[in-house]
Amino acid sequence: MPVNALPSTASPDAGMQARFIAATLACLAEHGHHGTTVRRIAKQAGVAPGLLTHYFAGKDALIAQAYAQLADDVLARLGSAVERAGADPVARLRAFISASFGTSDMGPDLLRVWVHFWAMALTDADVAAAHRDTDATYRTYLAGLVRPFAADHQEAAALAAALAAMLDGMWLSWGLDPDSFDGDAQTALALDMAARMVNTPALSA
Amino acid sequence: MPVNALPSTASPDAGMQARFIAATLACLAEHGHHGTTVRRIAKQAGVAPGLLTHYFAGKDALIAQAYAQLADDVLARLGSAVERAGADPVARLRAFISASFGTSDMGPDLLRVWVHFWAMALTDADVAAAHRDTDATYRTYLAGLVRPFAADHQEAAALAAALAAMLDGMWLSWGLDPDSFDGDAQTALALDMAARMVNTPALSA
DNA sequence: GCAAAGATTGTACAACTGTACAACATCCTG
DNA sequence: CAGGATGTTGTACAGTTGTACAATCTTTGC
Repeated sequence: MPVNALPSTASPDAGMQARFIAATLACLAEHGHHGTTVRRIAKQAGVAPGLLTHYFAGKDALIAQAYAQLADDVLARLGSAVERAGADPVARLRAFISASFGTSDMGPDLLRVWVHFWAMALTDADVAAAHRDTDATYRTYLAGLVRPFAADHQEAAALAAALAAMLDGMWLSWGLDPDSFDGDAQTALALDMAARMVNTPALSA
Repeated sequence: MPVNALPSTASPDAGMQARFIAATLACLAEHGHHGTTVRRIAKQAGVAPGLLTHYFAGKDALIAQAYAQLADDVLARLGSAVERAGADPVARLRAFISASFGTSDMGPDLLRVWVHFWAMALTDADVAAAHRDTDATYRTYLAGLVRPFAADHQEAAALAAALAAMLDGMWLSWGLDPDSFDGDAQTALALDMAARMVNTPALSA
């Protein structure tokens, strides 16, 4: 995954950029795209509004960068969960699915932001590009995970598409209705359905 | 797309209200929530901006009403497809899934609007309420369709949740990336996966 | 044919948007 | 400690937003 680390170790701007990005994500989670204004982001970051253009080309660029970073974070989190699971294909796929609902950082706040990014990807070219990258990486990775359960690459891709759709849909309902959502139950359901999809009952055991 | 059916039986306002709603959906599909302004809606409807407040309490009310109507339309379309399929549970579930991707009105435009409504449901209370209603109806209906394939009501609800998630996720990827989306292939995939979920191979045949 | 009622227009208004920029603060170098 | 560079502030600016409303046009009942 291409990291956006620009210069060497870290430019002096990195700290403030991270603060802006964190503030942007917080605003998106609480107020949505419509309510995420330059002034609100700056206030959330504890900083003057004019500072934004000193660190980013503009508001849209900041948002696109925030999406890229969030996507990188999520993918990295899922990937490391899989790696911790070892080499067994069943354990790896199970880890991927569990991590989609289990990790503490993967809460309703994050999911809400994710929904807004989906919507923004429909109209903002930069966000759309970032989304396409993320989505391709996500599906390719998931296709690799299900490859041991598929007859060929084509079936693996189809399984990955269906699994990704189900997980996205569950994320969506989590973000839209956080209260009536039980993470453990949803994980169990996802594992059970995935077990049926890849025809491997052991997955949900 | 819906006709701008004139007065006829309904209240005299109904015609103009429908025109506003159609214009709103068109704007949302093309420009997203951010780009859907009162002036743009009015222009799309071929009408002066000030007329909006004469037919709706305000822009937000119009959007919420547009969502409610679109949701009704979609649910009705799915329902009638199921009814046309007869009494066989397999045929009924297959009709529901096929109609989710097949009908001509169920294209990328509609799906894009749907994504924006999902995002709006996160911050706008009226849209959120409309979404909760729609979602509950949708899931209840789907649970009824899968009931013949489940051991009890609880399993039916779980199956419905998983199926709804998968279909939502496929809608999402359709809306976000319409070009790399083959409706027939996606229908076949959805049927195949649903067949595995409900353990009824005949569904995808 | 003519008021009265309603539909529709165009515009005015205050509030807010993203960005640019001069002023101020802070820090680092020599 | 001087002096330049850079981080940071607050505000000004032009443009856009949703809504309110007087002015026009259109229909309707008698």
